[in-house]
Amino acid sequence: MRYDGGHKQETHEKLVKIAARMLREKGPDGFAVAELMQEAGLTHGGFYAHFESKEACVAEALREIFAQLSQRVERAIEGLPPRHALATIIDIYVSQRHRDNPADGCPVTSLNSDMPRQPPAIRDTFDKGVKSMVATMKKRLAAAHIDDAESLAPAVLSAVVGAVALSRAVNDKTLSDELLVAARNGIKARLGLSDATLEAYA
Amino acid sequence: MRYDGGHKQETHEKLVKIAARMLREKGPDGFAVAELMQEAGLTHGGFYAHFESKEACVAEALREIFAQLSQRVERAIEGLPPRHALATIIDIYVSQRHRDNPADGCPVTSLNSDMPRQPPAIRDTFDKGVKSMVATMKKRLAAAHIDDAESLAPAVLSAVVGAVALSRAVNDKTLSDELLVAARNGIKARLGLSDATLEAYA
DNA sequence: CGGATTATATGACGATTATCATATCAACTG
DNA sequence: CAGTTGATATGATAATCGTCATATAATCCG
Repeated sequence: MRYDGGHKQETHEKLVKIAARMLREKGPDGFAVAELMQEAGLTHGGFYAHFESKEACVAEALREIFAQLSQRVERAIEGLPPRHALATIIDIYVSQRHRDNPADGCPVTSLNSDMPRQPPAIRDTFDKGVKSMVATMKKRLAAAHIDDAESLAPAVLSAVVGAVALSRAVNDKTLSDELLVAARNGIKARLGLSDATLEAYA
Repeated sequence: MRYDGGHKQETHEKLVKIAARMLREKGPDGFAVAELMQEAGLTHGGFYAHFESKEACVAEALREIFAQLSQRVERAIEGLPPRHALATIIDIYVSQRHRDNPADGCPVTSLNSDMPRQPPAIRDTFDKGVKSMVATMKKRLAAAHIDDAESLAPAVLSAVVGAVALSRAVNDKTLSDELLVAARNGIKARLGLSDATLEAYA
């Protein structure tokens, strides 16, 4: 069937959107082409009209995810002074909401242990995302006048990722909450962003 | 073929050992029953004489891994004073050696993002391991006279896990090294275990 | 209005998977 | 030495997967 101009592009975008969710929910190997198409109301055959391969689809979805997340963070801290912006980012990232919604969360958290087994094209896309996150974290730390931004940025990133990843990995809700809260407080304390500290700058 | 008494048990242990390595290398869904058996020099059919299911095999391997790792850590810090013991644990965990050898490393690092998709039996086994790690970390922090051991233990665990997991996820060696070193220094600094600080207590 | 175009559907292929029924065959038992 | 037992092998099944060749049908063009 042939549809109006731009229909295919619309479908493509819808597919990428769905793939982006499924990718984070089920992992790169866990989500199936047929399932993606079905979720979009289509059948499996049409997939290869939109993507060269499953791998290409995953890579595109991953790029889309990183781009969207970066935008979402920007919007969330719009207008906030640097230290509050930083604290807000950490609060959002290391939160129960993020933990409980992997499908629209950070792929570094949801896919980290899958990456070593992925093909180079996917790994490279992932790398670009991580690099970008490290770079903006450096900027934010520097803007907040926190010393050693250069070496602190990767440390903070790995700490927030570890916190959410671990709190998701664990099945026991109490343990999960404990991990999350303790990690968040620890990270903010290290950066001098504890709630009390922050008030003084408000 | 029938072999000497105890032959089956020997085979079983060998299978668990191999499963333990493959589990961490390929993930719970990635490793195949047939591959495990072949690696042991057997054929796929005999698998169910040793395990009730693949799931049961994974759970047993996971238990074995946690037990062995805890022993290995104990041996590594044997005789060291508390603060040095703590520093040593962090140095071992957040190391290139650990990053580059997932097959005999910590499953919390190698399997964290796979766990949310696993069946309850496997998740519970994983939980027990994490709980045990948190508990011994609390003891070690307290022994080193570090304040807030209760809330710091989960924070430290998630930080070291995040550091190694992220440094593995990333394909770029330079970035990976940067993440690893920065995280390790950050964690030790937070605990007052920087090399310089440590010397003062030596 | 009719034929070309093209997005999607149907259906199939081969590979891989966990699982299990059954066969084999060596060692122990008598 | 014969027969039973038990550990492993063979082979099959059904399910799932990525991939692709081909069919269909709706829209656009002339």
